[in-house]
Amino acid sequence: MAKHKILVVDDEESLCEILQFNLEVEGYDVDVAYSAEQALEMHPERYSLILLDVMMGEMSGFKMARLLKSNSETALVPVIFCTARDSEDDTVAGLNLGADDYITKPFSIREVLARVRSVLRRAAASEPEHETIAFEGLEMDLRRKLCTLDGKELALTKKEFEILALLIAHRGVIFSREEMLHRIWSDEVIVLDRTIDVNITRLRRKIGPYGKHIVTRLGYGYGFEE
Amino acid sequence: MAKHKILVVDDEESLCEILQFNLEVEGYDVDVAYSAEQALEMHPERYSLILLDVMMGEMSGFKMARLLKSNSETALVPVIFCTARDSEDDTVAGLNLGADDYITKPFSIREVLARVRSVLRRAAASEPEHETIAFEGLEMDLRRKLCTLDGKELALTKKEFEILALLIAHRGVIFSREEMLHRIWSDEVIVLDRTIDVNITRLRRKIGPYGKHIVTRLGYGYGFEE
DNA sequence: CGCATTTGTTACATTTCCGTGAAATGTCGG
DNA sequence: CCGACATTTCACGGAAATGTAACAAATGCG
Repeated sequence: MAKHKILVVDDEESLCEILQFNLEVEGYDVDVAYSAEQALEMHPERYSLILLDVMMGEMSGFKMARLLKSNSETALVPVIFCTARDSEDDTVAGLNLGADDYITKPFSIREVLARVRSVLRRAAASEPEHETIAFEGLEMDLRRKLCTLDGKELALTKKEFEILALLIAHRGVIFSREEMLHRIWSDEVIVLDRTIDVNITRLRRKIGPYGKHIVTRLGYGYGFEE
Repeated sequence: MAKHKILVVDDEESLCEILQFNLEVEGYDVDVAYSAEQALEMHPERYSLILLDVMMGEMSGFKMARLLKSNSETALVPVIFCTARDSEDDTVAGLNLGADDYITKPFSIREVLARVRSVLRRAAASEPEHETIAFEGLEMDLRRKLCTLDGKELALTKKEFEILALLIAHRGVIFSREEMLHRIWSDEVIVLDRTIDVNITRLRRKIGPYGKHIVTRLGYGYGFEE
């Protein structure tokens, strides 16, 4: 399974560092935002979980959560609130907004890690997870990590599989190289965007007759067209 | 018969100690969790019985029971509620969630032990349960922890048995090493993921002709394919 | 304790992946 | 048809993933 990506949103820089360090030790891929505004620009829909401070500068965590939950792209991203207040009101208001859990400051790191694990597991369990996606005779079983062409098994590598899954799942959408790097390669790894071209070439060759459905939009990127 | 494993979930540490001590004296294998969250991380599906306090910190016992009952892996684990409240309403709500019994605080140890024995007896009687899983000539008796190949008994170690059971029960699904560590090794134990490779190798050798059904998906993990 | 068994670690061989540079080819506006 | 730029394709080799044996540590048992 790919690393879970977690977004930590808190205006206390030192606290962010502690959280980031510990979560990364646990094997998560962690980004940090110091305000709700900043967080909203960081593609929150790409994260598996958002750790959100309730008390922040301009925009409160609650307001941000409301925004997230009102947008279909981000509505399903689990949110854990961190809060110094513990009045019944806040808690209830937060949970009603779809917070999946909340932690009251001051909290121990172990506590946070436990909550994170628990929420991620719950989220994973409730995800029916499209078992398969397909386009005509080209079928991908995401749980088996298996791709078949007219019933015949194709030997796709991990990168090829992920690229194809991305393109077919979002057929019609053109992905820039930058976007694809962001989604399929982890952010730490630095690779040239030429790399994608090469992988696309290999992929096209392997899926044979369907290769022509992977289209190139000159200057933009790649997509899958019917 | 192997010792019954009981999970005690209560935030009162001293009470936990008393329960644990007495249950262990009775011959049970007892683990303790001080919160619902913690309990959920302790592989509740591995226990024969869960003793659950209704009134706890973040997540109430009721909420936890609902989670347990909604997950197919844990739905059949008997739950006994311990509660200080004794209004008719709570009791009914709890029992509807699938609680197999409930005890009102303050309670005597003798009373608890009696309920535990009774629930375990009832559970054992009505436990036809998935006793065996099989793939062609490869059969696994989950209760006896016995694996046979074309009728001949195989000497699998515990880890090998658990891995094989996981893979065959979910044949087709590819499990990442991370996932397997989580499911088969407890979270506290820190083990390299290479350990899994070695166990897979040993397993493949032992199940002989069926070894080739354990497939490796490079970069993803292992699975059992027909 | 001493032995047998299980289980985790390490090291190394082998396989497979996949990023890179460079050359070939394609595209597009003029 | 040219030139500038973008994409395709190829071949190479380092990096990463896996298989396996041998060793070490932990565990269980009489």
